[in-house]
Amino acid sequence: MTYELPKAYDFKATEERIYAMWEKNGYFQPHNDPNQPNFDPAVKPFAITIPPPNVTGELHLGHAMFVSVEDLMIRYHRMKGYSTLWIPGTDHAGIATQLMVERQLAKEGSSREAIGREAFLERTWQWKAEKGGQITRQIRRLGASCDWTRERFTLDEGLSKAVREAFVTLYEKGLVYRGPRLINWSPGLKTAVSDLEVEYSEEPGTLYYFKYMLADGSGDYIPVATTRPETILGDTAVAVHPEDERYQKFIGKQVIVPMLGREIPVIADDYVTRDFGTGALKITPGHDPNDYEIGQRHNLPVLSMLDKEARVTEIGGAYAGLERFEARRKLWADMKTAGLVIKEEPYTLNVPRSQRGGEIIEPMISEQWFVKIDPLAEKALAAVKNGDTKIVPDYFEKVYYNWMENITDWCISRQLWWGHRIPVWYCADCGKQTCTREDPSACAHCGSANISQDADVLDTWFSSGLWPFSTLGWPDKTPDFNYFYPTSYMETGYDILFFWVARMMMSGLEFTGQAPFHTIYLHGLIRDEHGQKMSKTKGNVIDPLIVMDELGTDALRFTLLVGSTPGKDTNLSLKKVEANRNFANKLWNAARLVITLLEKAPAEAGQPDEKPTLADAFLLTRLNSLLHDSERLFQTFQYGQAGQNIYDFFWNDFADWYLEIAKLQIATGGARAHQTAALLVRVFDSLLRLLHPFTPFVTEEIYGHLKAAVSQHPAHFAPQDGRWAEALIIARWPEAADRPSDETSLREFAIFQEAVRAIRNLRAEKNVKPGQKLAAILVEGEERRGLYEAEKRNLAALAGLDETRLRIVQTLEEKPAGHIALVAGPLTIYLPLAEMSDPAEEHARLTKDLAEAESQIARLEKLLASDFSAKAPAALVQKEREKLAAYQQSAAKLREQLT
RNA sequence: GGGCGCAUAGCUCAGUUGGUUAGAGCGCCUCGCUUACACCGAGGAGGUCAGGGGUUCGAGUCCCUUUGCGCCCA
Repeated sequence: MTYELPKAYDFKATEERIYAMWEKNGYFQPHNDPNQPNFDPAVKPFAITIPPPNVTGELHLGHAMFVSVEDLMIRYHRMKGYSTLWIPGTDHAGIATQLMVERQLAKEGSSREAIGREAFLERTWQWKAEKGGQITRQIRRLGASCDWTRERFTLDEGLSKAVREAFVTLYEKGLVYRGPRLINWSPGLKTAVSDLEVEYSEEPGTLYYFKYMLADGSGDYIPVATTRPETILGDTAVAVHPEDERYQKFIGKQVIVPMLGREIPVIADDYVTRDFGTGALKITPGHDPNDYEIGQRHNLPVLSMLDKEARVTEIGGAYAGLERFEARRKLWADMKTAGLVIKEEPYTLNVPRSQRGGEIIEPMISEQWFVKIDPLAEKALAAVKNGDTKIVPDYFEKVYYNWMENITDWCISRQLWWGHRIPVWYCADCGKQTCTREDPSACAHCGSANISQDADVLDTWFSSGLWPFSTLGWPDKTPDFNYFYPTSYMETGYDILFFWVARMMMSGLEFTGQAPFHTIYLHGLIRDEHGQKMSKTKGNVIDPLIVMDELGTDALRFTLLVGSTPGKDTNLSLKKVEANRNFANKLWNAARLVITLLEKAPAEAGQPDEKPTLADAFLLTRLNSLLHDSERLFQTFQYGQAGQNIYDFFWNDFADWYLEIAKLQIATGGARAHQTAALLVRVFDSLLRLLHPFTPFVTEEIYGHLKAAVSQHPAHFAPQDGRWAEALIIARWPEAADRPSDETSLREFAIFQEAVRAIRNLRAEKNVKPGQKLAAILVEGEERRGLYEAEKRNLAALAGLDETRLRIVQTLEEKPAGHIALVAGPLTIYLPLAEMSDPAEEHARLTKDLAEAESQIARLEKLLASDFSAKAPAALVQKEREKLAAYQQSAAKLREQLT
């Protein structure tokens, strides 16, 4: 029975079916499960918790990237025999999710305020139930082999318990506090956001120069420049540099706030840059972080001139109620009329914008909860410094240090409804706070039942910071937690090193006493093919779902994995994905050929055993060094290089060279054919295993076919480790044999390849018709007596020679008439092409080759005469000597031809 | 202002204990539908590895410096 496969790999008919098969058979779950009775604690675990995407999310290339990398890590370790766990899940994305539901309500003419907190939350859960599964379905499409039976959500019961435990613990240790501080306020969302959620963008703006009139009625004034004139309304001082001669006389005097008439002092502070603007700085502690600090130093009052909707408060007198930019226009116009304006000039502003939505963030005084970060950061810093956790690539360790060393307290409260509500109750009677693990019914201090819970919720990142252990059951000491924690790797984009990774480090160390993972692997961001950031406005967004539809998941994965280096951005182009779609197809077709050849070969070994051919030895040697290199590269996180090596081995050594020769060896029949088929199966099987973490679908599909094809024969063809696995996903990772590299085979095969190439080259140059078989005489030289007789057939087939008219001799008395000569390393090849050639041209060609050989000889002689021979490793020197000898041999042969 | 990184073929990029003749994909030129694959095969052109200096027998790789670019933090 012959085994027929379609001519091209059909990923559309494959991917979904394979994924379902994997999942159904439980391959995504750890094979050694601490919750099962047969659990063996001695088996090494390998665990990754997914960087949870927003539950509102839609798949983008960032997701495709992390899924590809993590799935590769997981599949590799699974094949290595680790009990492997990859926990998937999503976070509740406080702001984003709430906005979605609010938008829905708005369409219905309602609002969250109208329906109330309880109904709103119900509504949001309903939304989550309906739409929340989209992102995880899309992640499945990428082939993610995560354990869906352990999927988690930051707002589910267990994780909420973890959040509660974490907050109460911090509260009890005095590491969270509540108080009025200058925070970043989002007027549109009406909530505080953390420093990290604010992005600064350079935008054209104006620098406004105006007069701060002295209160003494002298008519004197201090010129001041500002980018935000409306905040004049909240000024509580004007600062000058203490050594600035221009303004020294004003220090300690009072000046008048324009249009308001309020008197404020002139203070001296060396924060002021003398040559910026006018050298005098207005101080608005209520609306600028730097001014806030100066205000603290000088005990200045802090005025809030904007309210939560960014409208001017009663502080602004006549301007009260105006929106911030309207207030700016009006105030400036009035100041102009009052003669207080000096000038305006264009200036590039650094505008703080919300990471979400892009509205301008307002620094504002507000009562919020904060985490006292220094004690946490100290431990997190130490864990990386002492090597408990290492970061790949390592230069990000410096970035991490720099951030941890300059960290400020973390504002964790959000004025939202969707999230973990802050577990603090305020007593209306005694005014004290109660913070407990169980919801209290009375004040812990006075016993009053007149208590109410804080209205705010916690920052989403507070809960995702607990993710590596909350997903494993913490605070309970579950079997999963005991076995899999600390986890192995944390893999994510470097853009959330601070947002997330740093916070996991701090939380993990604080709450579990251990760093939550021993390795942090950071991938880069994906840009378009010219390095531009992808954005909807630029229209250069590549949708991974469409790419997978058109070119297949494996092609996308391979492109992302092989085209990237840890920590560096990757430019993605569809051309590259297309090339890798071709790669998958090539692999498929190689499989078809292997299976066809297999069926042509006898299933029985037969007697006597044939010695491996040169090509066999070459292939095995190359495979073994590939296995060696792959292992080293996987261990050092150089997945891209590993993939490239495997790709090259497959396309060049295996497909271009070995398969062509294998066809001939199979045609020989008998034991030779059987052994060749056995070798093909063995090598191709190893290749599929190596490739599986990169391109799981096509390799699994081929593995199934290969196994089936082999089973039609009485199991005489086996993989390297002797047994066929139930599925490739759980097959063992191929190990390199512990034997020295067979350098002789490599060298001899290289000479063979050189001969083939030289003949093909000459054929092309002389326009010999592709189908025309040429006669040839190959002179192999005394020292290779008979070596190429065995390669006669291969040489003829690959170089387009007529085997029956191919003579291989050790020496030749004289040059054969009517032939032109080719020198390929130690070989001289004569082809009967003299009539197609111009003798002068031939002479020129040989002369050029000779010149090349001679320049190499000169280079090598010089090298070997230098200190190199004495100081370089002996093996290297030997190698160079051999090269020199080879060139000398070629040169001698060329000279022979030229006489 | 502080910190981190990048500069290699026309384009996009690999190149990790420094090893001497720098690779790939795409694009380009010439041939070819040879029974795995035209999502292919064969052959070819194309690089002073940003400039300068240093260490070394040996530098794309390590050090210093100049220029240009990018990112993060303030």
